[in-house]
Amino acid sequence: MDIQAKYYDPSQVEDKWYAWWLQNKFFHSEPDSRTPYTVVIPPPNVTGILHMGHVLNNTLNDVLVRKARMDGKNACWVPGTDHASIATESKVVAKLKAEGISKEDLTREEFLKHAWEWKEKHGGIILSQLRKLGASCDWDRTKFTMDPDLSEAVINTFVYFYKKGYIYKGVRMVNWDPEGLTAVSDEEVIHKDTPSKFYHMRYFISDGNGKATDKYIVVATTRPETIMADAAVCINPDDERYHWLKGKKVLIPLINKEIPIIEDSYVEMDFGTGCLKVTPAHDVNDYEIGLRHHLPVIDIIDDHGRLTADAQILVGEDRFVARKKIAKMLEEAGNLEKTVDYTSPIGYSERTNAVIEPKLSAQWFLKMDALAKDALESVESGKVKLIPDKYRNTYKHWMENVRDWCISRQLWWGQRIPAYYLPDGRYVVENSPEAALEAARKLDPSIKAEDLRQDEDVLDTWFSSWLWPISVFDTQKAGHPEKEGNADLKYYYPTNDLVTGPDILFFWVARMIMAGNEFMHDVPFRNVYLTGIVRDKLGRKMSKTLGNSPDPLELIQKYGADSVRLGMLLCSSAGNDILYDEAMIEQGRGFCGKIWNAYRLIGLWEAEDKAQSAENAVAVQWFTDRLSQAVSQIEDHFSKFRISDALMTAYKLFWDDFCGWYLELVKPAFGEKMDAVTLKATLAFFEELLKMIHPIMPFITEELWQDLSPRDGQTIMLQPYPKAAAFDEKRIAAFETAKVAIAGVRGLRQEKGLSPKQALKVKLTAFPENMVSVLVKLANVEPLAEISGAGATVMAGTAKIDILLEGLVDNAGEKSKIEAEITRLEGFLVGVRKKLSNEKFVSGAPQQVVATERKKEADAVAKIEALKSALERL
RNA sequence: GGGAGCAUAGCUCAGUUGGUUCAGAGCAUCUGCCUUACAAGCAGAGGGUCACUGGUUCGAAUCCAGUUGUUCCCACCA
Repeated sequence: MDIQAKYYDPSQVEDKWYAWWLQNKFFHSEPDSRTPYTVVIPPPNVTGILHMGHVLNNTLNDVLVRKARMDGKNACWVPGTDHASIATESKVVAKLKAEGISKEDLTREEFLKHAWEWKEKHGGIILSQLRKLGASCDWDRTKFTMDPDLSEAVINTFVYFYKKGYIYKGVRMVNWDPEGLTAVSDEEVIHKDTPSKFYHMRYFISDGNGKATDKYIVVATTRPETIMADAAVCINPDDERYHWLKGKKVLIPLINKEIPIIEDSYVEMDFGTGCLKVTPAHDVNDYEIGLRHHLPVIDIIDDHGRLTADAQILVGEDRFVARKKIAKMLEEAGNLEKTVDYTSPIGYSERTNAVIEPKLSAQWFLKMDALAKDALESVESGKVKLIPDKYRNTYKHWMENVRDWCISRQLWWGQRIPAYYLPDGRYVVENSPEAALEAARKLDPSIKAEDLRQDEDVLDTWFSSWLWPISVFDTQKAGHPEKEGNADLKYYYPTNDLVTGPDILFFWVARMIMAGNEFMHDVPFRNVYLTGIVRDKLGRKMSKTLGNSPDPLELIQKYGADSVRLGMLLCSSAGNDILYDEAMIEQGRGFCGKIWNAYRLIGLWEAEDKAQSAENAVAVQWFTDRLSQAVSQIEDHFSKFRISDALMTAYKLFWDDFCGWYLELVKPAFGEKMDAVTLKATLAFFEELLKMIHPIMPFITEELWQDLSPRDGQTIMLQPYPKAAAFDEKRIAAFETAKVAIAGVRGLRQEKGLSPKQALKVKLTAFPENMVSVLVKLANVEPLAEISGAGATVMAGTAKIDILLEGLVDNAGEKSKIEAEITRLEGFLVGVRKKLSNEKFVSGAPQQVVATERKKEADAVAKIEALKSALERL
């Protein structure tokens, strides 16, 4: 034990041990005869940087993995990154723009070259940041969703589902992101209530020849810039106010285009004016109405959200600029009746935060109904457990109402859709140009390779990440359910636990279950631990714009990774949002300091050849029991994914019981030495505690464990986790009582004004004989005359002790309390006896439970008697 | 609009078939202590009508109904 430093300095410790762990490949896993414990990382965006959400996720993941590793499992945590098509592409576009290069000026190949350069430059950052946090990933297995072989798996999957008839191409109203210039899925649209205006516009009735009459109707809209694309004005057929309109036509303001009045029960009579302008090209519902009434589709907004020539006016203006301008024009033309403030839910792109524009376009879709049905069954049957299980409801709801998945994206960064078009517009879907050519020749033998044109679009990122738990082990399996799978896949799949945020339950978790069912005929993981979302201490989401998102690397720099990990776990009970507070990390630092100092204290002790004192024997015995008790509690917490409870159990064991009581008890008096038996036991305790804490705080525990004795190249991370032995709860309980008694004595001494007469008498018969001397030592008092052995009494300061030990207070004022207690106990007896007279309970419940009930009954009877006799005495 | 969840100390949360681990923990607060590992410490203390109202029960933080507040999910009413 050579540690000299007075304070723990993580910067001297963390990088050193992480490098050593890496060098010795302690994180690496290969299939062997042990039970595997497998986890795949939720792959962070390849160009992302570490934020607090990652810290939380990966800390939890690492705790689970390290715990499993110490439990003797073959732990394998596969790291990697996600290509994140929209996010990455928009970053690359922005970077090129800053350099004066426009994406439009580049060919696909040129752009991809830039994108790959970007990836090579930034792709490793987030993974290196995870190493700072102590993540014990098997870095040799690092994967990227656009690795050539993983991409191949994606293409195979597309071809597989296409040939199965699940993938089809269709024209649909999609959510268009005018900034990202791509369609996004329904799930990637965030609806936010946004203040806007309701424009009440006059549409004049046509005289039948395209001229306005003096009659008009009022149509309300939030999007006046789309009136040029109106195809009709719609009323509810039951709306008597507007029956006179039937069969008439109205003129679109400003452009005076004649459009019909139609009737559809979709229109709500009491919303707005009861008149709805139908704009099939720019609204999902209007599109549906248009289909029913065979209305023309007039598209006046281009991919960038600007008005097109078809709008006739304001051509080239951005839609929001056009809105303002057109409102003014309407007003000048006398068509604007009024505007009212209105809050409406507007869809925003999750990636770019641009307002989503509903837009008609040709996209690829994957049929979801059959896949969703199986995926629902996997969770309903418990094959996949969601933790906490409140998410089962939302999961079920989503699975039962799922719509087909739009899997095409109008981007370049991603796996290109393997559809190859013939010149006549027909297409074939194959996993390579060669196979496509062959297939195309079956349609048209004259086709040459250069005649085929591959689809320009790429696949949704989730269409690759849903294969993640399969493709990180075997890239040939996805798309080929008939293949056997390689040794890795057979050994590691299904993975055990998945730790991720609830925000991607549907994006990712549900879809992985689908892919697992389809290709592996088994779910991809057994447990899904859904963390909360990290918020600041005021409950706001972490965001760049609010500036409330701390940089985890700075925190690690300032406090050390162990402290950051502990702090994160301290404020994270499962399923609840995490209200991050730097004070929690300070608490982590405090705990590091406590461990460090406890170690320093023990390091000062020297042994000499002498007999172990009775007090020390009691202390060692007690802490042995206490340690086992805590380990069994921790195991229970881990089995229920109550990580912060497990942590708190270890925290209190170390701080309160070990440092606060045990060390104080055995600490030799100044200038004295310790007996060898106690010192040996103390060192053993300390080592067990280090191992217990290691999964949570890997660095400081390794540092101290290495210093504790020569380790010969061993690491704490591969030591067996402490095991619970049988322990005596009675001894623990007696000690707890002793703690209270001591507190009482201390309190007595502190409050000097308290006279002995006022103090209550406490009998110590409940204690083993040598416990009395323990009490005296800990209370740091001279025995108050009467203390001399079992059965002796000590003056103590609180009534609480008395009640604990005697069950009674010798005090007339307590009479009514006692009576109330008797009444309560009698009621309790009724309940217990009712339970015990129930055949089903007695024969059905475990014997142990029944026995407990009987004991409760007997105890209650005895207690009632005691209380009654006490009452008589009063 | 539809669905789900939540409401316990100043804050964040435990509380596992209704009772005997029932009112708890950590942090924060207050009061004493520089006691020879740690003042980043130690010893104490205060603090809650378990959201509200009814109901079931011998007994309710716990079960039921309603009310209020709040969060999330789904749908978008232009």
